[in-house]
Amino acid sequence: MPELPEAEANRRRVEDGALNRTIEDVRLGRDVEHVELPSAKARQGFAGGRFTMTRRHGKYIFAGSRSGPWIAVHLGMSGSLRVHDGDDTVPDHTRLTFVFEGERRLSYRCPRKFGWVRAIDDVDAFVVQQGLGPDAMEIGGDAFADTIGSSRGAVKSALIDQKKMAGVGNLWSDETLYRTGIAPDAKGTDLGGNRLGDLHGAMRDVLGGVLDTDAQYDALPGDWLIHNREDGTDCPRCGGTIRMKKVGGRSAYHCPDHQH
DNA sequence: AAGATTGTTTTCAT
DNA sequence: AATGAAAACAATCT
Repeated sequence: MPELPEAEANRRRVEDGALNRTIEDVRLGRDVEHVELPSAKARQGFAGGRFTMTRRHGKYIFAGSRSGPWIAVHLGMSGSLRVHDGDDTVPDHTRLTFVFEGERRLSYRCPRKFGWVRAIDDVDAFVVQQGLGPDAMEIGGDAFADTIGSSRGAVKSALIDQKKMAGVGNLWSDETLYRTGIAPDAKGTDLGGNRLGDLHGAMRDVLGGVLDTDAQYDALPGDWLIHNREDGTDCPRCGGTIRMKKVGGRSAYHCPDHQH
């Protein structure tokens, strides 16, 4: 489930394999009728140019250049960007492919079609237009405490709200709360400065930890909630029992024995 | 076969 | 009035 760390892992693949190569063609993949992708005209606008830089804000990935158009990519729940060469097999569920000079390609794949790719001119304007809050890895402790601590609803819902702060989704909000010992349905306004500080630190540790593995979950420590997201499982932290409950319409896995 | 996942939109409530 | 909760929606896979 692509959240900030997964988006960042995808951005790195683009950064490492798809920059500074002339774009020869931008091709649609299969079963594309329900996927939002750049128009033929917009696709044509990339031909002859190059991607020279990438950016990321929250769960959104961008690639472009100083003068040309950019792509804005949202991975939805199952999308990914892959770099491959022309003689490699085309990845499954490829919806859009940038063909570079030589054999190199960049493919956007999206099995469940919840994601999209748009052509945009200005990343900063796009971020504003989407109403995104500050990136979760960039937001400072004070701003974090202000935003989350003033939220009257469930703290989990606040963490996930992309308008308050961009990048955290269901998985890593649970992991952050689990580590901090705060219940997902605790009210933001009930958290004191200390707990908000702890929460901010835990969020950074969780997101940073996943980033360090390039979002390879197997490489994460065994006592993380990610490996124990099942109702009734023993809690590896305190010996309690992991439970699932709906919070803000989402599945919140947590340990009621050590999260209050 | 129902449930899970994403964000958006709409409706209702505090 | 404004914030937020909850539900519906989209598509597909397990």
